[in-house]
Amino acid sequence: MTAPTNSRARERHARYKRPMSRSERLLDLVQTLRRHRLPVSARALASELGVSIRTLYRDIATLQGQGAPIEGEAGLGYVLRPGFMLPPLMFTDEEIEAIVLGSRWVAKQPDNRLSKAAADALAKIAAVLPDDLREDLDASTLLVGPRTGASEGIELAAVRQAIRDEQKLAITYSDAGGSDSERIVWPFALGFFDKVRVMVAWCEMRQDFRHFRTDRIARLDATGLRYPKRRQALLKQWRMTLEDAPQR
Amino acid sequence: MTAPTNSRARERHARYKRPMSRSERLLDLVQTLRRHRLPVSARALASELGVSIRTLYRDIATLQGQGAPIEGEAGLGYVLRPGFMLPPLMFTDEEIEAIVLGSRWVAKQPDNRLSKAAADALAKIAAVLPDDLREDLDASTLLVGPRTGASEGIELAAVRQAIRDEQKLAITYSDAGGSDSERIVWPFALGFFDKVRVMVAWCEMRQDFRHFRTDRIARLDATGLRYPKRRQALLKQWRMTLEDAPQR
DNA sequence: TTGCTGCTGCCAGAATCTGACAGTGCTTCG
DNA sequence: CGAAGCACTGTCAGATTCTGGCAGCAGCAA
Repeated sequence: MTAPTNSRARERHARYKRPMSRSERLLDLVQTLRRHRLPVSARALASELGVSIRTLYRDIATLQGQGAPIEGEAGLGYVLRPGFMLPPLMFTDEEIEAIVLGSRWVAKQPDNRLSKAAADALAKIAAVLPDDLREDLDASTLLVGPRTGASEGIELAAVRQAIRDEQKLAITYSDAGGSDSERIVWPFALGFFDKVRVMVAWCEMRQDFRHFRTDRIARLDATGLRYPKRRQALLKQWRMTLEDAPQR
Repeated sequence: MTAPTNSRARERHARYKRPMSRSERLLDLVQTLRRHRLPVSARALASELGVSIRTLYRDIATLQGQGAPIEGEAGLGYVLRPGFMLPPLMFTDEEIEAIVLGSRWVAKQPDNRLSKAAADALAKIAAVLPDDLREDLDASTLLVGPRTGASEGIELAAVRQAIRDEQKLAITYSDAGGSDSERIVWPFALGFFDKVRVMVAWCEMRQDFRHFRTDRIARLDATGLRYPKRRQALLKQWRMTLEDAPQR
């Protein structure tokens, strides 16, 4: 039992080279494509995965057949439209319920792009659920209250994009007192509260962290300029200040 | 191009018999196990999938290796602990963000079982995300507000279970006026609002639909009795009543 | 044009999967 | 207790699939 007579089995057990199964390799391919943002040639991908070019073409075809948004152009290479592949995953019934309920909540948020994304994700999940479970979820035994709170004057998607890209934003903000101000801010987080959404950012004017209710942002323009700190560093720093002083 | 010279390819294209690939079959196996709630013998599963018993044992071993909670007992058969397997799935960045944000919201809800499930689901997803994306999400650029509203005196899990099983509940309820009453209700939905959770049910006492704020349910007992209507029928009927009269 | 690349068909050898048989140990039932 | 049913493992030959190399076509860029 402990000494397999089959030499191939022994090698695999010892993780000799890497007889990486096909399905593993397919996931690896997607990851590899994710890393390179610019087009990559089939030759490069093949050598990175340790397979022949011919096999790589077959793998790409398989992935495309499974719905992966991979695009190939002659003379350039392959690009993966932003996105990513979830491998087979086990969830309990309650975990599925939690994900569905959460996605429904997001779908009711006033952030149009994000709520559409939530609806799309739900549809994708529903499409692969066994019939009985899908019926349960379609029947909506877990409900989310209606949208609440003020609607936005701006597109939250632009804020999320700026956060992802670590770019400065120029905003016109009306504070609680009703007076307007124009500022350059470094956004790094977006908070979803019961009634309002709050953009958390470093404010160049005040030289400090500030919270901006998104429904009070009158105008918002992307500057295209990257701010000089890492988003995560800002977040960490901001959290420190929260612990020192009582919030708000 | 339209006429494959390979006879095997032609058969598959025409969905001739079913040369079902291994990975397809594995997903089928999980689904099949889901359908049977009681233990099923390997022989039965094998014939249902059209493979030999030996192959079925190998498939089971593979699934277990991938984390599927399949349990086999000698003399009985195989059972799948409630749960289910999500096949490989493509999501866009925004869809992943939506799912994560939604799960975070659920994780902050006062329903302990459900919030734990949400946290577990998040952990499972995070475990398979490529490093860069996981960092982004760990860094939490999308935040949810703290738990709000009254905490429950009861376990919401019991309500969800009763809804799933279509079973009557015996409750002690304190209405807005402060007077207590004992009722038998047929719960069929659970609403998550900003500050409160509401159980929607048919009330045997009033012979009508009633909403019960969960923080006002003082006691809750499972009766073990199934109520005589389908959950989905009740839900549909309830929605009709909402459309006729202005809500609340 | 030349050069680079995506993409497809073909084929033989390698790797894997499959089915059948044999055998072990556990559990339940009579 | 014995018998039967079942989960589980090892082995091995044959079927199936995967893989790599070769050839060839098509689109794009310099």
